[in-house]
Amino acid sequence: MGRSSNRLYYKQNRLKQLRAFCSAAQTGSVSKAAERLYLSQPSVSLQIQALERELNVTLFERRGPKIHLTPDGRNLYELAQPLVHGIDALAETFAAESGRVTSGELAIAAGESTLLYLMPRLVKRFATEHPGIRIKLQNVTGRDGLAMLRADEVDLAVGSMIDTPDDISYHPIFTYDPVLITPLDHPLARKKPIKLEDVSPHGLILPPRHLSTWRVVDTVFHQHNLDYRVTLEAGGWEVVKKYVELGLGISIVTSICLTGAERLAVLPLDKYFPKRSYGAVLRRGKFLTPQARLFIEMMDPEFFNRGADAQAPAKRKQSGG
DNA sequence: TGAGCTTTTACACCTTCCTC
DNA sequence: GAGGAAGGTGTAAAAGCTCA
Repeated sequence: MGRSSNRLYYKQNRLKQLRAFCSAAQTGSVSKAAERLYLSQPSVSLQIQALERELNVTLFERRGPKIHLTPDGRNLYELAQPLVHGIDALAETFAAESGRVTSGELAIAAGESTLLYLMPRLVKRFATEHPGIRIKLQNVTGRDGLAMLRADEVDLAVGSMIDTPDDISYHPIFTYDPVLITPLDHPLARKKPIKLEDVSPHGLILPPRHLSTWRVVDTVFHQHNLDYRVTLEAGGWEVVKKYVELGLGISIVTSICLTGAERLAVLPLDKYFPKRSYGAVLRRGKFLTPQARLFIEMMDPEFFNRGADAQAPAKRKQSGG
């Protein structure tokens, strides 16, 4: 090989360049990227400049102390991030393929209800099967969970989604039935079958208006030309259940939140309200760490046989929580 | 105007290739 | 295989830029 020809050592060391670029894109700062990569700041800056020069594009818009991805930068990040993550996690991925993942970290974002009702048994099983893997649970709202997923701050999110953004893939795995809960001595407690018009006159206790539960209740009552009345707005299903027990109203909840220990009458409403699904929420194109793959496989052993981007995997579990 | 950040510059070290 | 040359990668220090 002649010296002036296409030497590939150092020059065009794409991996280092892409690692620096991805890290800067994620942190929004060359300095923070350097800190994260245990390099000096100029080193990272030069890697990014070399990448821009060799690709003949501007990847970051520099405005003083702030850097922002350009459209070209965003495109490259979508392509590069899974590659860099894949190579950096090669050893763990290889170990996973050989069934030897025994350490590492798994970061999961989930909403409060998911953390309270769905995750405990999953986390317990995962921790038992993989005691060396440290699990990090982030209690977040749906919006914050998506932001963390997009920023690669978590490996995956677990929860329920109604509207799925284009860059996100949602894979429902568990489904739960909608139910009416009333105090034990409520007039509706022994009424079977329950009809929507039976519910209409009674005051409802619902989660806050901006949450999906209220939206679904509103839609269903309107579809049946029925009125409904909310007497109490309460955040969190534990709170809702408590106030229903106290006789302050009735509520429409998803059976996931029922443990069987409540002093409540539970009546099916699946004739009127849609079932609620819970599952894995992933960022499209994101590299899945071996730990994340293990967790997803534990939730749904057939998940990867259907292809990771399958949009409608078969449901695993029906109602009851 | 200073803080906080990035870029530029100079230099040392390391890796690879070529020549002998 | 050893030594020299070329070039890539790293750091420290200085300069430059933007924003509050």
